Amino acid sequence: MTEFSRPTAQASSTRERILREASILFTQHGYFGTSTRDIAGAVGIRQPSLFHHFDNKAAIAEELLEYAWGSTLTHLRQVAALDEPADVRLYTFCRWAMVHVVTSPYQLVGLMDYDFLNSVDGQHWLPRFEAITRYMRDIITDGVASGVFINEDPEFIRLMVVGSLNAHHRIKTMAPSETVELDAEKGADYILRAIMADSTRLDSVRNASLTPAGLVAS
Amino acid sequence: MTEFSRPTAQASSTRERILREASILFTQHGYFGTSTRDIAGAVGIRQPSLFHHFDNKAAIAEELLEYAWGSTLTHLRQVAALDEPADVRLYTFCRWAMVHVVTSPYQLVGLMDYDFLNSVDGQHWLPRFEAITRYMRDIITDGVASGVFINEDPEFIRLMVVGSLNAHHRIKTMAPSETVELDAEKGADYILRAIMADSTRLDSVRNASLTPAGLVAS
DNA sequence: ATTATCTATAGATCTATAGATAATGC
DNA sequence: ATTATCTATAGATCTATAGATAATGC
Repeated sequence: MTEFSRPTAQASSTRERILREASILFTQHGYFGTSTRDIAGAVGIRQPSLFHHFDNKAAIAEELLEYAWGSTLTHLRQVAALDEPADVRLYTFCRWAMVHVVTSPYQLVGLMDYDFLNSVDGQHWLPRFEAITRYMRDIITDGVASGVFINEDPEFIRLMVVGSLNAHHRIKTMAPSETVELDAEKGADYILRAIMADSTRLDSVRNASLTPAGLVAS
Repeated sequence: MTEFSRPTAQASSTRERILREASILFTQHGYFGTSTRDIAGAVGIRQPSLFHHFDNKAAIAEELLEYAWGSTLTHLRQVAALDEPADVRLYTFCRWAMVHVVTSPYQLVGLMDYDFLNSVDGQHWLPRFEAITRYMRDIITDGVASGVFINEDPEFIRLMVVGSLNAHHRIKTMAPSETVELDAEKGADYILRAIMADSTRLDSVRNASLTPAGLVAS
């Protein structure tokens, strides 16, 4: 059971409720489809009161991105360094990511859409996305070279994998379930079946991914 | 070689250029991240001149959706009725859809994000999306029941498949290639590998999908 | 005559600031 | 004293309309 602590001790401070409601609205209507008035309304305060807690609208999105991707980058860096085959490392990361986003107190999927990331407000986060991209590409390139993955362009594989992660993310945000770990396995199974050269290995990959040597519990 | 005719005979009318530039901007910045001034600027006219060609901003998006999904619904209805196993029907549809979106004169992927579809402007299109959803769910439910697909919740499978279609769509919009048919096959391969109970059947499914009996050339 | 553009602008809405007021903590 | 809220509003921007002007087609 992976456990995540909230960013602040006080679970229901106004600041915390702003982040939570904003994340829901961003998921439903996108960053630009959500006004600061909408967010304030959902929280139950007046629109200008938001600016006591955040400098501007972008700061809300940036804090949500930091929460979503800060720990993802940390985890991915560890997984990438494991002494395991590429399929085991990728499975380990995908399953962790699927659990992470679903157990988050925020709905993080709305900020993965390109409207925000391509905007001036979102540029700030691009370097860290590129770090995540690099780690994933290295694992996949290794998997293609060693023959455990299908013989396709690693960048194509990576983009399809990220798309599948996002799809799973959205599915479980829209219809949360009690079986988070099992759902994450099914999502990781989908991805690995799609890209493994020999999908009969899937069961052993899943098993090996359960106890990856050298992975620090965070 | 699938061929699509442009909606109008005059390829480069202002109206046509509006649709084209709007579709690009929607893909980059989303529907709400794109202003009518942005669209007009890309076309090279003044912002109010847009309204000579379209009643309002939503009408531009709706015409793009009509182009994207009108023919998709028509094609899917035909494929669903084929006397073929579920995996062959799904492969046939996925490959067609991947070719369709890429050979379109418009970048249709921006309107697949949820900001527009969840908005008041997008509601108008929901019934037709539900028709598409129903056809896909029927094929997948059949495939699970007949054992050609993995034994998972058909709705979960459908959502992952749609997510993978969208991912492929975005990949090929961002980095267009010359090998449209081959790219679509690789995308359909990814999806079918992910959900087939026995992926060694993939080659024969692909072959069977190439000449589906009873499919009217459109 | 009709079609397509333009300038000017109305009216709505959006983000953010200023400054007053109330509540909380020492 | 500090923190959190409020009202009021500035200033920017957004969609869409009105009406003039230019270009095109009979």
